Amino acid sequence: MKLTIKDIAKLAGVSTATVSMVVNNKDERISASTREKVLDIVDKYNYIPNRIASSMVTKSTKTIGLVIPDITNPFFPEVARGVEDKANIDGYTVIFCNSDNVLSKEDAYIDMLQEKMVDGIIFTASSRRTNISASLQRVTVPVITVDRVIPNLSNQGQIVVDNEVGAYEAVCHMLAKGYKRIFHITGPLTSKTARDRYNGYLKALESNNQQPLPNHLYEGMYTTTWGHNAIEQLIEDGHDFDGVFCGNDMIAVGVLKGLQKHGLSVPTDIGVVGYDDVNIARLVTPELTTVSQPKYEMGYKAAEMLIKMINNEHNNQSEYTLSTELIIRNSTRT
Amino acid sequence: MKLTIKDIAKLAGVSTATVSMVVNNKDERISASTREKVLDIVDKYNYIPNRIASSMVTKSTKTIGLVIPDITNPFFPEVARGVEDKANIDGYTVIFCNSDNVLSKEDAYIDMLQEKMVDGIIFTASSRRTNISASLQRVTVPVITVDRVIPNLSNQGQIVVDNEVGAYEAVCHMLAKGYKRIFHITGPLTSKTARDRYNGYLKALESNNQQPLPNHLYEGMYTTTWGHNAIEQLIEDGHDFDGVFCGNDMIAVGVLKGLQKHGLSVPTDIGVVGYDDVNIARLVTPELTTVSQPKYEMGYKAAEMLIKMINNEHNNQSEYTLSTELIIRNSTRT
DNA sequence: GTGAAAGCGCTAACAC
DNA sequence: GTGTTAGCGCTTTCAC
Repeated sequence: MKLTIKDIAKLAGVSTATVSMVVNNKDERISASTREKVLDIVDKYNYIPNRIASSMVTKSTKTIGLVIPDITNPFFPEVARGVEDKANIDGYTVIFCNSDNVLSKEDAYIDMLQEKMVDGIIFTASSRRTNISASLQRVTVPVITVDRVIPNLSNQGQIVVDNEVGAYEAVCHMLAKGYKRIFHITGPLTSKTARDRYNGYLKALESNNQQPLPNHLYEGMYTTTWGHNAIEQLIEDGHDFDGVFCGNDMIAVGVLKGLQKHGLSVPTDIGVVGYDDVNIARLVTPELTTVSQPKYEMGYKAAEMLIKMINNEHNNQSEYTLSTELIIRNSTRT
Repeated sequence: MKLTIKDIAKLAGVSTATVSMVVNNKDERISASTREKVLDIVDKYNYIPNRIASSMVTKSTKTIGLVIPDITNPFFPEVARGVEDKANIDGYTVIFCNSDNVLSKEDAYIDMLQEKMVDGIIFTASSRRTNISASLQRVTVPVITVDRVIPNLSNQGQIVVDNEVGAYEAVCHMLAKGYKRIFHITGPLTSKTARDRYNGYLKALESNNQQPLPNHLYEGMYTTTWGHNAIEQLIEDGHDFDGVFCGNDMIAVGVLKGLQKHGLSVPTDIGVVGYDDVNIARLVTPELTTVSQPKYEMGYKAAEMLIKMINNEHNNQSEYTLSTELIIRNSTRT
């Protein structure tokens, strides 16, 4: 039998207001003796306040929604962890949703979160989301988009990372190490992220006075399988190459495996660079040179920014840019 | 300005009871015309029902809590995904919490979840949790423990996997492939999981008429670093060995790296087997032979079982055992 | 078929 | 310093 604030009030011989105040530490005006009395009863009877009921009146659930494509994608656990850590510090709880990059699922989750009266939402939208949807339109709470911007969405903060610079530095490094014919294998160029990386690649070539090779671009998916297929195709196509800059680490791992299979040695014959610095990057052989994204920080900052917006402490900086770091390991020459 | 059921009722010229009924599809008794009228208004004004308010009266939040050690540990994303998928199918939402295996954090989360009136909890407890805590004692909703049992907790369902058999099969396979001097590098033996695997290892030796080697056990942590250190120590200790059965894949990857560094070839000289079949297992070189745990299924089943308990449809089977599968790849001889 | 009204457990004015 | 009370938005019984 669950006790309510009324029961506790009766048992302690005080009013519900008093109980409420001591339970919520708003008890400056409560005498020490009654506070103690109440606390005793609370303890003794294992009273658990019903936050749903308080939410009703305070209009705050201390809950935020996190919508990501797929927690199973090694990029997201760290982001999620960053979100949860910051949320937890500030007394928020996080509801997590996997959208699989499916727009209808995203919308359904957004609606659900609104119904559950979350105080705010952190959202990594599908790259296919080219405009605001009805569900998004209904959103009245603040939204932070991570790594993906939603056009025309108001009340939106953004966490972005400078992918162009990240890619630029990576390719410059390859060039500096003597790789001369570098191809780019990437995921779908529908996302700004992917395009930024591609641009960085192009700029690096340019500033090193290199023409992009004909057919230098292999566009596919962000998977190991695609990386593997792409490199086989590249070899089959008879291209003369000595370097591959990959759109992410999963692709790079596939490339590594493909190269290995064909007896091409990395980094001696071919240089390979990934993107993200997912845990796997350090575990494959050779260890992968890659562009590290501050995944945990992205999540943490997103939560921080969101909570500020929730509390209307939001400074007018609605965009926060994090930078990448080139991690040099053994898939490029020393 | 957020609309309430009252506003909609007024706009549609009906009572709140009517609106409630049509919004919740409890509208058998409502005439088609009023239903339509209401639905029109709902649509037109983007009415979003406040589930917090309904929770107050229905005493069900359609929310479950998921407490795991760390989503960043590659074992858990799949479990979490399984939970979320099943929850979503049944209209539940999941709050996720990372406890880092710290008892006090676990307890704090358990309390928080209770305050938020979750309908049930899925919990992978720290292996150090040797008894029920005050927080756990306060729990009145059903709890499913995954891979870890909590002593003396009532209202508990359990998802377990048969680790002894998994380990047994793995070690038998190694023996069958001609590895004769197999060591065991594991995480902390405080968890039943770890002990079961160790027992499986022992039984495999026994049923193949092998005495366990002296000092065959290296107990440490479930990390790549520990795997690496352990194998170096093993080598340093001057042991003559040709096989290593590891407590999990992370350890195995560390072992692989250490062996590589010392110029020992896998699988020719040394056979290595991991446990879990985490995504990394397929990506390292050589690809890791390992015991696959049905991670996604564990989460899915946990959610399924929990939801049944919530709905009192729980059949009396409070324990569900899943089995493992030996995945033979290239870190053992063919 | 539909409406009136009680009440879920709590907080926050306001009164004393 | 503490109590009284209105009301948060909804569901559900019971009348009509």
